[in-house]
Amino acid sequence: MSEAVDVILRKNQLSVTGSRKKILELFIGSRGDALAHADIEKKAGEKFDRVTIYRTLQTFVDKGIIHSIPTEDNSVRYALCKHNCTNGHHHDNHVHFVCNCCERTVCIDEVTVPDVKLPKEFAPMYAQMVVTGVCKNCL
Amino acid sequence: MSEAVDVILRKNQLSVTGSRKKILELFIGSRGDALAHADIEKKAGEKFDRVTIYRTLQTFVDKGIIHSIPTEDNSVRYALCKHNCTNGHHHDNHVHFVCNCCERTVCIDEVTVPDVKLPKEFAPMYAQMVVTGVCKNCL
DNA sequence: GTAACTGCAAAATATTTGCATCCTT
DNA sequence: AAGGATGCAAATATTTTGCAGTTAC
Repeated sequence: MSEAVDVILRKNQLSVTGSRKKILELFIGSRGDALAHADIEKKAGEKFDRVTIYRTLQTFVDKGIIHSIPTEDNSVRYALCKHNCTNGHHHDNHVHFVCNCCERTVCIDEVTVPDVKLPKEFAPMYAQMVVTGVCKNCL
Repeated sequence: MSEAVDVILRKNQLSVTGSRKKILELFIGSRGDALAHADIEKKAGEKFDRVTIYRTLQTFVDKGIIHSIPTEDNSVRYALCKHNCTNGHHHDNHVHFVCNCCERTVCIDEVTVPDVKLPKEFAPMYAQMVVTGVCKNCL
């Protein structure tokens, strides 16, 4: 698995470094759960500089490895892109779910964002959907 | 119109003060365009303390007068609730549009968020949709 | 060896809190 | 008059930038 991480990084023309491997592993290990900057700092075990985490996250977003999730409370969270988005073009069109109770944020890969028709003064490129509710763990 | 503002405030059990009237007027005047904290500071004409703006916005959100808009870049923007949401319960189910070019964020009242079916481990309460694209002004 | 990445310090930005004063009711 | 709202100062949190040292290729 640690090798898979190397492959992903190289596939994206990124040099393989300790922080990138570790952070990417955290995303893979979180299985669809979105991670905030603070989660990464915590789970990485106090290893990396805050700045490195910021920069790594930005690099991953630019490369299309992870995407940020729009939430109403404007907490900044990221999750893995499933369909290898390339170079800043994200095509993840799955729905996100935010649990009102435990604040967990998950990608729901099985559900795609439905199409909507907009008034013609708006030329849509892509749509995102966030469903808020309560997850099984909190019921 | 300035009277309408008074009415809205009183209807929400808020005392009618200068900053609240002015900020509410800005939202009404923006006609669906979302406003960020900085927009308000600017448009209000340097009149109010930053802190007052933060507090006023929070109060309006709590009362259901405005709602925040979830965006991918996590910019914090607010827009008027149309269907008088009450006491922290927002029912705005319209789609939001974000222009990739001018960064304008608008509520599209004509279009409602479609329903989606989620796996049963998620109990949905409400859904939000943000469409990104280019608006007429930028084409 | 070179270009890219990291860590540290510090700057810039954003948000929150406490408290004294002022305004609305 | 009383409670709530505001402004100011300051604390806290978040993100960005510059630069020197280190690492990947």
